[in-house]
Amino acid sequence: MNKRSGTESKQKIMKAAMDVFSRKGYAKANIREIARTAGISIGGVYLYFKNKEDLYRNLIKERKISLRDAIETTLSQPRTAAESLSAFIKLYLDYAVKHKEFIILHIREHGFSFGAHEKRQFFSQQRKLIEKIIHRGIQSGEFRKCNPEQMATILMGSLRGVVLSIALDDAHITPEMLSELVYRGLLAVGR
Amino acid sequence: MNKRSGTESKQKIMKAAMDVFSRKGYAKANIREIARTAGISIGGVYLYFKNKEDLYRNLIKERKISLRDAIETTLSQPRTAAESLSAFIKLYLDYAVKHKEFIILHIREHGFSFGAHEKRQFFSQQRKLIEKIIHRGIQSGEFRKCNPEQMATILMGSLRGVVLSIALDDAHITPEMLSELVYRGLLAVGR
Amino acid sequence: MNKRSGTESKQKIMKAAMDVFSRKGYAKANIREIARTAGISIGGVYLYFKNKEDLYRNLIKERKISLRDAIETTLSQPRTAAESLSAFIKLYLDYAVKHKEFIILHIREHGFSFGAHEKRQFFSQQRKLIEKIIHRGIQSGEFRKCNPEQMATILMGSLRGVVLSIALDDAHITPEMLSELVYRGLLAVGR
Amino acid sequence: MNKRSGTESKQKIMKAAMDVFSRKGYAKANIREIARTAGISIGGVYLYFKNKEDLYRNLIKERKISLRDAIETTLSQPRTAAESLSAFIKLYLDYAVKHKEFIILHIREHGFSFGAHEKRQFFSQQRKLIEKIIHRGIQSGEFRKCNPEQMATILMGSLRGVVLSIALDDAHITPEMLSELVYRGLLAVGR
DNA sequence: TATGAATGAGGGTTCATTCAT
DNA sequence: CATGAATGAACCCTCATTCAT
Repeated sequence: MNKRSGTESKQKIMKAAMDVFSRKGYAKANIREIARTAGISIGGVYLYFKNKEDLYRNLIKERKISLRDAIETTLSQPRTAAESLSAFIKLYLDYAVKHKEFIILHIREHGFSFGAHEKRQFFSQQRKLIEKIIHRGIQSGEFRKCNPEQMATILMGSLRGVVLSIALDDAHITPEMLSELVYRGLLAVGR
Repeated sequence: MNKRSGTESKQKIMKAAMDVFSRKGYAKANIREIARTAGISIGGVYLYFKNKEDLYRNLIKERKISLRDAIETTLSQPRTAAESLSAFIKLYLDYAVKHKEFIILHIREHGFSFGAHEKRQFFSQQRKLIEKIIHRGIQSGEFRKCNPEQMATILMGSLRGVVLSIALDDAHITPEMLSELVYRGLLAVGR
Repeated sequence: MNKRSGTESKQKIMKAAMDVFSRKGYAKANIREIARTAGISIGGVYLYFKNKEDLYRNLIKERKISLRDAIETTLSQPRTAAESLSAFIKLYLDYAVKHKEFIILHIREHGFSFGAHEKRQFFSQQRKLIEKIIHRGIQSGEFRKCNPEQMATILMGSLRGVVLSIALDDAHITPEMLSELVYRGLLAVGR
Repeated sequence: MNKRSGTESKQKIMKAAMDVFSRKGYAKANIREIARTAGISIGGVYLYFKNKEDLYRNLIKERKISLRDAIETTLSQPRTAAESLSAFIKLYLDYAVKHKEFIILHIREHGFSFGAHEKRQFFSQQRKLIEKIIHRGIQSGEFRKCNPEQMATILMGSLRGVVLSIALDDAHITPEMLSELVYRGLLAVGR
């Protein structure tokens, strides 16, 4: 009946899918609800996506690309290591606030059933970026000597957890607070 | 057919359930596979658990209690704040290594479907424990001045993420490394 | 696959359900067989009925309404009490011949599981109609003096049993025969 | 543990079975509940009865025999036809009051699944007894001329229905009331 | 005799996917 | 492009029945 441009319908479906998937998780989400939420028929969904999994993968891929692009853009600008790391942290946390749904979904379904490999790769790439920053910071004398690989692993893990707290528990964590801890630690100075 | 002690069968089922639930998530896990993994008939599962949800809840409760007990025992011993925090971190990380499955499951299903409230409560309790430690550290002069509540939120989040990295990605993160970062931060001293 | 009008499918299901329910009773009837009998898939049944109970209730309700309507139409016409009673009896017996299945089902499941209240109400309403007729007959002098309530209870019970004999045992009982007994009794006149 | 005579256990099971079967119907009744009600283990039931169906059949047979015996005893005494019929009616109604459970069960499961033939036979035998009485009544001049077979069918049906009303709806119907109707009918005399 | 843990077939129900329109 | 009725595999769960003790 209604004439719509193909991409318009596709966008409505992806929006609805993100909503439903993140609320119910992949397994419990059902196509009927996604279609209803999108204001489209069940069959309509299958015009744009091969099947449920395909829809899910597309969702994840789209968001991941946008995050990756934002990070690359940010890190490509010349900065001190500390500035780069702060920018990285800020980007992650802002993203978490803005796209809670995606964070939740991504964690819930992390590497399960399908897409395991891609997801592991994604995190691995992010970690390497941090590793480079830390390495740079050590060489420039900004950061104290430490194992960059191990530290990057820890930082990436922490970041993931903080982001999760924001998305799941509405924790109020500012990038500045997190950076402060990461840079200075907890101990009183001069002890 | 085979006579087994009741608790033996129950333990086999819980072990199998933990395995399947953590691999597939609650929704995709199915009783048939749990039963098969446990080497027990389908009906056998229902001798010990009212239904799928009951089995799941029991799994979570058992492990949560054991973690909580371990934490309480550890923190009840008199220590400096830094020692307490280190012990807390060590406990969490050791637990993650030992019970990867549970960590995965707990995160995957965090606050979804049912048990949302309990799970939120669990994390909230843990955070409060950390808050107390930090508060104590500040008063004793061990830690620098900061907002204990905010810092506890960050630390709890980080811990959660690090634990997740261990469970999901087999990240090699030692408690010492994490404590080191948390205490001293990244920056070179004397800047 | 096959497109059919919605009502057509619904009718086929109800017909099949009546067949299976009356042959096996509610508990032993199974959806698979109903679907097969209706020439429809299992899932198809659930397009038109929420669940097994809903299908059953719909079946009962539909038939009960049609019987009640027929009775009300018949009794609304001005007649002597005897004529009314004969019409009532004829209606019941004709209905039994025509809808054996329903009679069987209604009796089998009378007041069991669910719908207990509605079923009791249904019979109670019918009994009250008879009571009124008898009362009218006594006042007009057609019927001898008796307790209309008790007599209605007996008549309603008898009717129920006769109808049952028709449905279950293919008993050949004409309305005229039954009316004759009810009016004149067994005893030889003038004794 | 407990030493019991075999027949004692068997009786307890049958009593419990009658209770559960009549409350839930054959299909929904379950052995576990019967065993629990009887205060016996599940396995215990299978010591005395081959299976669920066997237990049910035994139940029915036992009661049917006791009713048949009572009827035969009653009718073997020399009486007028009217007296015989009254006695028959009284026996049926008294039995209904005393064994509501059985009546309900017998009707609910009348001739379904298994035992169809035996049940039909049972009713057929009863009907023939009534037929004989009516025949005798006509020959002796007590009853007016009518077709004994048809009349017996009607009477048997009515009796069944009245009994049902007593068992299902707690209808208060005395044998006298019913006999009165059967003998004299509804019509005012001398019309 | 008696027990009750164990079995597994079978039933109700859901939902991803297809396809005639 | 769009629809939604129809399909059927697969899920959770029950319960009659068995058998080692």
